[in-house]
Amino acid sequence: MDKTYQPEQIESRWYERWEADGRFVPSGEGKPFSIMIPPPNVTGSLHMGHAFQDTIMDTLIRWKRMQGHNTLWQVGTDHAGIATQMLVERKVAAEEGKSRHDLGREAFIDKVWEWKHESGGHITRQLRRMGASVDWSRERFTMDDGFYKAVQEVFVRLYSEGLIYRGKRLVNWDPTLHTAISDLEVENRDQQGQFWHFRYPLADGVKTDAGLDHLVVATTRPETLLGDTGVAVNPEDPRYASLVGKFVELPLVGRRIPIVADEHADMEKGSGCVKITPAHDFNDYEVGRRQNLPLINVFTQDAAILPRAEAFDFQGRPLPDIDTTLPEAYAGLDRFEARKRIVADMEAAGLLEQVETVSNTLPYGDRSGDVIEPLLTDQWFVAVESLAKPAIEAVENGDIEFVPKNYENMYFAWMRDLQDWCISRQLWWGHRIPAWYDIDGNVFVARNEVEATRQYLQELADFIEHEQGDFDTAMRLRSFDQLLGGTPELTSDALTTMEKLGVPRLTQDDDVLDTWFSSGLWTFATLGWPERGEDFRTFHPSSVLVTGFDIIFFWVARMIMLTLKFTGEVPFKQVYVHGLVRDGQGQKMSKSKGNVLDPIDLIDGIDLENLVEKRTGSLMQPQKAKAIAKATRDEFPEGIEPHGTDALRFTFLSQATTGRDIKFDMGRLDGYRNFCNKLWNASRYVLMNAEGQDCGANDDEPVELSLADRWIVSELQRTESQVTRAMQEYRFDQAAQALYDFLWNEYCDWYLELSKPVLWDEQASAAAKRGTRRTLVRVLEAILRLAHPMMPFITEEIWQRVAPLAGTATGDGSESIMVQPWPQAEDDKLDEAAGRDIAWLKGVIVAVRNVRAEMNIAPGKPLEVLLTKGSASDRERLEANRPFLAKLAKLESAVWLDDPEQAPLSATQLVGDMEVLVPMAGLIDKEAELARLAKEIDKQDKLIGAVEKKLGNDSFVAKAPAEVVEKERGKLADFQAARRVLAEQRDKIAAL
RNA sequence: AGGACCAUAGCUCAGUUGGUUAGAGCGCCACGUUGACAUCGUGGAGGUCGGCGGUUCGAAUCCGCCUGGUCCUACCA
Repeated sequence: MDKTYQPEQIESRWYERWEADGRFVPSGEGKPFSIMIPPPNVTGSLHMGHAFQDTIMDTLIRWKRMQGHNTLWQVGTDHAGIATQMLVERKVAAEEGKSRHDLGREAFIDKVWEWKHESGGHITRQLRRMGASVDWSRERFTMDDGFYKAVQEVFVRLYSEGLIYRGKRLVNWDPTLHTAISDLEVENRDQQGQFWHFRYPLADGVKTDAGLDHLVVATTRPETLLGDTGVAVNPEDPRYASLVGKFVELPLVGRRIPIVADEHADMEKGSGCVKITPAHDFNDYEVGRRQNLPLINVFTQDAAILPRAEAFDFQGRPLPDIDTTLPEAYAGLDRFEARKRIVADMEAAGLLEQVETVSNTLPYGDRSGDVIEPLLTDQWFVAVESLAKPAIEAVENGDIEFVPKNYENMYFAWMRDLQDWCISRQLWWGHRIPAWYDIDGNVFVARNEVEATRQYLQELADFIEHEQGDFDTAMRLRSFDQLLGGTPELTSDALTTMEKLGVPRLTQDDDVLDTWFSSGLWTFATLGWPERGEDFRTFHPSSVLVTGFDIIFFWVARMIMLTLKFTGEVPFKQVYVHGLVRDGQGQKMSKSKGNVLDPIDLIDGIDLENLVEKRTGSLMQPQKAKAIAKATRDEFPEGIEPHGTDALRFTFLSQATTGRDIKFDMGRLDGYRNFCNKLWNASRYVLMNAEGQDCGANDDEPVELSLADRWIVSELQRTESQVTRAMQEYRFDQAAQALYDFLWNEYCDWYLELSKPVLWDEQASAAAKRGTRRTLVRVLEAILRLAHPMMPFITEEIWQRVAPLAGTATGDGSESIMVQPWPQAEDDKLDEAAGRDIAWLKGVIVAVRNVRAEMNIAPGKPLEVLLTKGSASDRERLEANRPFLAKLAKLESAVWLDDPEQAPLSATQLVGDMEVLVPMAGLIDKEAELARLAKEIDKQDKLIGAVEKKLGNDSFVAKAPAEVVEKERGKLADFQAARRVLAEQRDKIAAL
């Protein structure tokens, strides 16, 4: 083995080997355990959040696999409608100078597929770097054939049950992307805005009670004035009671609009009058519905002013009687331009009463960054109420459990106030809505065009027969209908016949489905649904979903609703919610802030110039580049060193406290890289001392186990239970901590050192050496298995060499640590007596080291120590451990002093009641020792003071449990004894 | 406005049902390289557990209020 741990040389080699050996495929044996990966966007590249999440999932999967479960980690990617479409659009524009409209829908979709085949594998390749043991043979895509089938099925069934409907509704419209987006895709940002107070003249000579001829309304959106269809006042408002039912004349437009009484109007705010624009504001939409006002849309899809407005009722029917003329001057103006013009015109007309500056919140599209416009459009919706109910119950009754639990409240709060889900998107890339229209706009929802056409023919035949009495034509249509079917697409013969019959072909809806509609089917569509094959029966419901809290609404909630509806099962039994990975300062990582860390750079390292280039390369705001470059140079003056995947994974795990955001700490990453190095070197030591030696692998030779051997084996059992319990509770930080502590602070710091006197002692028996070698090897082998789910690569690399020595593998490379049994603690190997003996030994060694350090005695200088006040067991322990003391404390001798009075001047340390004396002659600085003793005495005094205070409190003695009081008394005695010894010593030295 | 979460060493974080001499890693100080590891070893310094009040024999831990921070939801016509 190399002297230094070099992860790059082992990691990809092992991954390829595992994959080639089919290690990631479900074993088909044991209890099923399955995790469905949250499918990353096919356009994506691995960021810290993925790396964190994938580490957690892989650790769970590897752990369960070692426990003998039939594990499936389902992998795949999401087609990510808007993101992918935008990316390919930009690419086509850059390479061919064409827009998607130049190409046309079909050609553009072909381009997207082409892109997907060429570049869509980026993120999955990166997943391999993380060591993710996903089953690549089942990789899925949310637009593959199976998904296509599942999506059609779900849509058609929801539609036939009336749970999907189409309607003209106000939606969040993105004027840049020309599509509706869901509430969740809207980001609200605080802004400074203006608040214009306008006068609306009363019509028909009516006056207010105060004698005015106008009402005052205030708005932040003057341009929507053109679409006002009413002015509301509060029904309780005495100032305007007489005006309800009267009209105002809408300025600039001249339309008469009614004054209505509605509780939406707040008497306290402004004048108490509010303009109502049902087609351009969500609140006004509700007011309009209550008050039966018309909807008047004044915007195009670009959010520019229409030359002529459009009027509808709430069923979406056009209202031809309403005068929809708009002032010509505004036609075609962008909304913000129109705003300026309208304010200017209102001012010119003397109708602008005042302008206030206010802070308000504006909705922005999270993809386009454009201001979202509430716009009246035809959209498809899922009626969620009936789906939400069982989804809430599943969490209430514990079928689905959130970890940590408090996320359930967030879930409930959202689910209980759910709006219908707008599922149509005006995009090209995605699952096209399976709905077809005839020339009259009648809709036919079906799994494919043939099915839709058959529905249409049926209806048409019925109509012709019953309404027109034309039996012959009806018959011909019906018999033609019989000929269809079998194929999902209309054959050319069928098309010809239709033409002959004078039946026009149906046209399919142009819209596609929201991405989350298909990813909502992820847990079961990946398992072959609508068929319920063996995979489905084995792996559904999945065991646990690992996801970020930010996606609970987008995805988790919708998965629960759709999965319950269509499979009758929950999608997963547990949801492990993790936090966000932030930078070292707690800032969200974002490209625009220039604080992004790429997990691959942490693994492979990156030099400073490349890192700066990466962070400043393609900024939206290039003026930030300088500051970002400086911050980067300050934080990483040497760039980033390679750390390896295992160290990165261990860092994530050690910071993975449930549900909490993590501030990524480079210091810890370095520390865990060192931890890997420690494991590496400890293994080198073991191999150097065991390879080619007799290490009792076959159990056929007698072994003699030393105290240290029995102790480390006992500690191993404790560590095994700790790690297992922590994993069960998703406390990866605790699992990592327990492992780290055991390996470094016990196995390396003490056990390896304790093994040296045995292995290097010529006198030691073969059985003793064999016992120590066997223990060295077997404990290490168990550590490797225990660590493998967290650090897969280094553990495999070392295990291949160690396991043959431990007798658990042949060493011919055909085996893998991946499928070795998870270490099980065995109670009969716990040895508390050995623990106490080792604690004593450590105490003596530390005591001597302490004196050396405090007294400036060279670490290598052999010492003669004296021991007094020892009990019989102290004497036994000394005899049993002389070689260890000699080696670890560098003692030349340790001699019992029968009469403490005879003690020469010494530096004294206490180990229990026993005193360890390091004679001062020629060694010790008197003043230094006095200072040290003073410090020690002071410390004891404080402890004594605290305990005395407690025991002096009568109610403590009276009310606290007897054992607690006893414990305090014991402490007091110990502290006092220690103080006495120290004080005696001080006096002795002082008297010198 | 409502709600959630957080506040422990210079930094990043642990601290299970109240009883600990409040811990870890990094950083810091001192000493140390012949036999696994300087990506190391040994020893050490460093904390009124955000503030105030309450419950209790006893509070980092439970309750209330306050301050500061993060986030979510709603509203701002």
